[in-house]
Amino acid sequence: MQFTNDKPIYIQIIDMIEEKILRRQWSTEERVPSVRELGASIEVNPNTVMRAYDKLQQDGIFFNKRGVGFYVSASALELILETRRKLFLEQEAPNFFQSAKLLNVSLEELTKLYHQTSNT
Amino acid sequence: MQFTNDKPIYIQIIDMIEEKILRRQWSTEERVPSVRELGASIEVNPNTVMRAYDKLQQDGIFFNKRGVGFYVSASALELILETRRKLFLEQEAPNFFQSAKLLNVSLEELTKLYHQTSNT
Amino acid sequence: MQFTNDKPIYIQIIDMIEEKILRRQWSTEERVPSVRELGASIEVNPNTVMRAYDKLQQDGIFFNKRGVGFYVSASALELILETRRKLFLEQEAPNFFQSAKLLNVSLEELTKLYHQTSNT
Amino acid sequence: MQFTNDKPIYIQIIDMIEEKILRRQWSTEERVPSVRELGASIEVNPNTVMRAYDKLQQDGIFFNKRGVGFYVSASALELILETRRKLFLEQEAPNFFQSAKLLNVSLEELTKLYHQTSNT
DNA sequence: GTGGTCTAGACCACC
DNA sequence: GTGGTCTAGACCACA
Repeated sequence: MQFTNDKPIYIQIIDMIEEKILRRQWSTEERVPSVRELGASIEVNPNTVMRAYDKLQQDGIFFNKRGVGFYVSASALELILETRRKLFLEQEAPNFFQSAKLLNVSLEELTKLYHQTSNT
Repeated sequence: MQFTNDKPIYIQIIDMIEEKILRRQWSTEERVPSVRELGASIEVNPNTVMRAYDKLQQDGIFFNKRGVGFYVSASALELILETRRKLFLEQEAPNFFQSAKLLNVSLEELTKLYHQTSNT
Repeated sequence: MQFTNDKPIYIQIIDMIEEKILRRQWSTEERVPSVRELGASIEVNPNTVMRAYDKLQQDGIFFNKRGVGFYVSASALELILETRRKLFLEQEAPNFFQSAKLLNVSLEELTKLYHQTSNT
Repeated sequence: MQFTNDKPIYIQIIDMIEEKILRRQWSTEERVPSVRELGASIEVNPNTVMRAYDKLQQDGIFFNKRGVGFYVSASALELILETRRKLFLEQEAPNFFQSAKLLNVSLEELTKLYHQTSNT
C-alpha cells in the first residue's frame, strides 16, 4: 500500500478500512486481520495499525473479542455512511464548489467529470 | 487573521496570498508587505512569514529585489491558476465524485449544492 | 566540521552531504543521521540541519519515512551527478575558460594545473 | 544589466567594470560615467554604484578628481591582472579541476570545451 | 529600511 | 525515538 505524506498513516489505514466496508468487501460481523497480519501485508509497524483499530473501535465501527480479534460491528456501515455523508455535505461539497467557481470550472465541466468518474 | 490547527501557519499564509492574487487584490509586479509588516499585522513571527515568502519565491510566484522587498511576479496569476486547475481536475474532482457515488449522493443533489455555494 | 563565512551553513551541509553521496560514503536507501544527531556531531542547531534536509528532500535526494527518519533516495546519485554536470558544463566551464583567456593563462599551464590537482 | 541573486549587486558592478578594463573598453586615465549616469543606465540605486566606485578606489583601480569625477588609474590593468591571476591559479583552478575529476569530466573533454569557449 | 541566517528553546503529532 | 512547526531574539550584509 502507498502512503501519502500529508496525512498520518494510521488515518490512511482507517480510510482504507472504511472504504472496504463501504464497498462491502469487509462484511459486518466478520473478523478482520490481526494487527500483525495487516501490518505485515501493508508494511507498517503493528503499533500504527493498532492505533487505527483503536480509533475504529472507539467510533463503534470495530468491536473486540478478547484474545480472539477485531470484528466489524453490526452498525459499522450505517455509522460510516452517516458521518461521511455529513462531512461530505457540510464541508467537502461547499469547499469543492467554491474552488470550482474560483477556478472558473463550469457546471457543465463538472457534470462531465462526474460521468467520467468510475465507481472503483 | 484566524488560523486553524490542521495546517501549518505558513501554509495558511501562502493560501491567503494566493487567494488575494487570484481575486486580483494583489496585482502583478506589485510590492508586497515586508516580512516584518505582514508579521505584525497578522500577529505571526516574521520568520514564519519569511518561510511562506520563501516558498512562494521558489514557486515563481514572488520575486525579490535585493534590499527592497518581495514582489508579485508577472506570471503569478497564471502559475497559480495552472497548478490549482491541474490539482482540481486530476485529483480533487475525481476523489470528490467518487466519494459522492460511494455515499449515494445523486447528481441532482450535487447540482443543488453547487447553486447554493456562494462565490465569496 | 569547519564552516566558512561566505556561504550559509545549511548550504555547506548540503554540499557536504552531496559529496558524501558522490563519493559513495553514504549509500542509496540508507538511513541518514537524525537532525538532532547530525546537529550534535557537527555542532550546529538542529533547525539548521533540518533546513538542509528539507532542501535535499525537495530536490528528491532524500526521502522521509514518517516518524522514522530521512533516507538517501534511490536516484540520489544520479540526480546529483546530472545537475552538477549540467552546471559544470554549461556554466562553470565556460566561465572558467573565458577567465583563463582573459588572464592569458595558456592551455599548457591549465593542463599542468590539471595534473597537479589531487583527487581528494 | 542583469543581476544574479547570489552576489551583491555592487560586487557584480565591480566585476563588470574590471572586465571592461581588461578588455580595453575602458582605458587608463579615462574618465568613467558618474555614479548617477551609470546608476540610471543599469537601473541601480546611485548609492550602490557609489559603493562599487568606492571599493575600486580603495583597490587603486579608480582615482578621483574632486568635483570632476572618477578616472581609471594608470596601474588599473596591471592591478586587476595581478589579483585575478592569483585568485585564478590558487583558488579557482584547483576547485575547478577537482570538480571535473569528481564528475568524471576527462582532460579531453576539458580541452574541447576550452577551444569552444569564445573570447567574448 | 530590507531580506537572510542562526540559535535556543519549546511544543506537538506520529511511529 | 523521529520529524515538524513556531517563537523570540539576535546579528549581518545590502540598498
